[in-house]
Amino acid sequence: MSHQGSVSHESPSPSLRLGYACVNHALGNEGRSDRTCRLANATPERLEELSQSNLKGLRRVLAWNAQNDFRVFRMSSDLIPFASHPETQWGWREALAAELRQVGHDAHNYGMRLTMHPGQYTVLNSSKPNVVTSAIAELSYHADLMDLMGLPLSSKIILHVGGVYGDKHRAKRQFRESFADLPDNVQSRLVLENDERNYGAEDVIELCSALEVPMIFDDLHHRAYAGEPPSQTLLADILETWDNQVDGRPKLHFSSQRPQARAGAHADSVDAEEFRRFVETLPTTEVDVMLEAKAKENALFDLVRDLIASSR
DNA sequence: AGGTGTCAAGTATTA
DNA sequence: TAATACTTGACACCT
Repeated sequence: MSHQGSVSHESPSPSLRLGYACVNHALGNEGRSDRTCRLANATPERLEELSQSNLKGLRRVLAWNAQNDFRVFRMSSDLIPFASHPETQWGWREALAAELRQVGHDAHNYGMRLTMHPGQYTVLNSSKPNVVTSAIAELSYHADLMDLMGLPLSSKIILHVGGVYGDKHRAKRQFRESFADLPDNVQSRLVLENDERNYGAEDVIELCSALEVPMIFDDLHHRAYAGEPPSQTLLADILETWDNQVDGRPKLHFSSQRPQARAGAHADSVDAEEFRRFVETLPTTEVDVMLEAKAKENALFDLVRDLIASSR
């Protein structure tokens, strides 16, 4: 198993690729792309300054990733602070168009897949209409950002299903109805992820099949929800939701349980043996795996090192 | 410079 | 009723 070797965006490497989320430790402040401010002092000038700074930081991180041959990265949703907030509309789409195109160009040249994962406040199936309205605005921000960057449709926006509200069947129907109201550019990038409490893998497969969107499988969430590792059949069914020609290769989330912590809490690093077993359960290694570990890029370095060491 | 209360937003669980 | 956790601490004000 190796994520190394040259990777071109035209013909993806046949081997598994690893990615990490939002924060790069090696670059420190130079690589920050999630600077923000308080709503109370969010002037258009301040927001543009922060956004420009974040985009610069992101470009440095992408260059660093490419140098280290990491071709999968999750961008911070704070890239453009308050981008979807109704009180802070400052025309970021127009003001940042040139810079966004530049960053997207970098990603393209590096053959790097970029994704995003909006926060827990983005709830499409809420019973409160204003919550749904702001969720749609937030998702539009994500999709517009990716469009302005010129990213391919394999750059996905990952979302959880949301709340249950005491009636999961109803809540699922609400999700499907809200999905139908989404702009096309959101629909074509949205993917759904299983969570650890409300919507298990089976629930999400059902929704994904109905909506014809791919599913992100999160291994740690699944183990917290189901109390056992995924079966080969389950993973095969999940990978079936991906149309590789359109959506790119299937993407999965993997992390290890933080010891002595709540079930589902992310550990600092990834256990190589657990990871190896997980990969062996997959029907193919032609996938991208996002490691959700506190140690960020160092978890990737360590995992690759451990895998190489144990394969000798 | 360092300490710390507070921060856009939702939901479900636990105390 | 309030604190907590999520994917994640950082901002902003105070001394």
